[in-house]
Amino acid sequence: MSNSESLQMNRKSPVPVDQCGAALATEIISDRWSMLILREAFYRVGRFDDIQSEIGIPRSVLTDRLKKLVSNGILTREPYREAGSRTRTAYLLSQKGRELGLVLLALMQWGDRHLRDGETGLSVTHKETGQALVVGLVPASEPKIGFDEVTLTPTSSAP
Amino acid sequence: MSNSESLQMNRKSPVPVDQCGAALATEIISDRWSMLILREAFYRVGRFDDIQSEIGIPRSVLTDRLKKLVSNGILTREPYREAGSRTRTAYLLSQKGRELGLVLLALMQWGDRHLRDGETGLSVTHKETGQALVVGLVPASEPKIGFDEVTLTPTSSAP
DNA sequence: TAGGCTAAGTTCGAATGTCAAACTCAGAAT
DNA sequence: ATTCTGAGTTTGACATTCGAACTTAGCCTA
Repeated sequence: MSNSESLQMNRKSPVPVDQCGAALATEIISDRWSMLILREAFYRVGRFDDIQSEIGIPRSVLTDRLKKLVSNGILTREPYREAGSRTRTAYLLSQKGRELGLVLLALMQWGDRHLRDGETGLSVTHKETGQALVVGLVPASEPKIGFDEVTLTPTSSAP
Repeated sequence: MSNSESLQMNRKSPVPVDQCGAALATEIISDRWSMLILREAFYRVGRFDDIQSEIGIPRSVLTDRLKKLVSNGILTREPYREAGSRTRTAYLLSQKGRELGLVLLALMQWGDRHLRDGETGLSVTHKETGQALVVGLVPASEPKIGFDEVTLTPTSSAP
């Protein structure tokens, strides 16, 4: 059934590994947990115990990953206080971290399509126009739609 | 300097981890090596020894990751023969694998911006219009630009 | 002011995974 | 018949991950 579709092979890539942003990025965020921690951060789940129990990461590993993400400027560690309760620690996305949103969304889009049989868990809507949005290739000249111009709506079952 | 920008915290995410495509996807591709292997696959570097020496992965680990990627339908393992030489084995992207291209590009875009001081290693051009393309949010209603409508050009130094 | 409760980590030994280097093995090429 | 090559295996040292229990500081309440 499958015959040789793609005959031409290359012996090396045109862009050396150490000059590729993707390759450098994997060193920071491509382990079993970092992306999941960032997922929580995007949803503003920023407390140690909450992150830990949602994704099921060992506490010692979470400590380590948070340190790594903070030291890479992706998260910040900040004290915060809710109305009339004690001061706590929160891990928040920095601007640099926020810009990983596209990666996370692209991953979600792929995962929903190929691993969940097309079921989307979250829909992204343009506030201004009400249009549904997806991650795709866009002319660099067009105005970028930022995450602050967008509404996220969980699609299916309750939290 | 940094005061509490974002006061409202959530105790849990609106989309449970096991219903999130991104979370499922990380189980397959979020280890130190899989994304790098896919990077090679996108550049059609498909031979065992070539992948191994480009990214520096231990051979035993490469064996394991290739099996995993094949069993998840992201790569296919196929015999191929170049003009007048012996039959070899090549690892090629499946359609499912090809659709990870957006994730890889989004990661590259982020990495180039934040880890390489804005130096881009690769530029993406729309064949039809000649326009430079980036990964971004697009209305779902607009026609998608596929990877077959696009030219990839290494930006800087030779392979 | 003592005692409890939380949140945010540490510590620890066992299980698992990664590493580099050397080895295997089948099919061409000499 | 021997060498070469591509695609893996094997191995034993080293590193990371796991989960369960422990620590520590600050508040809260009595």
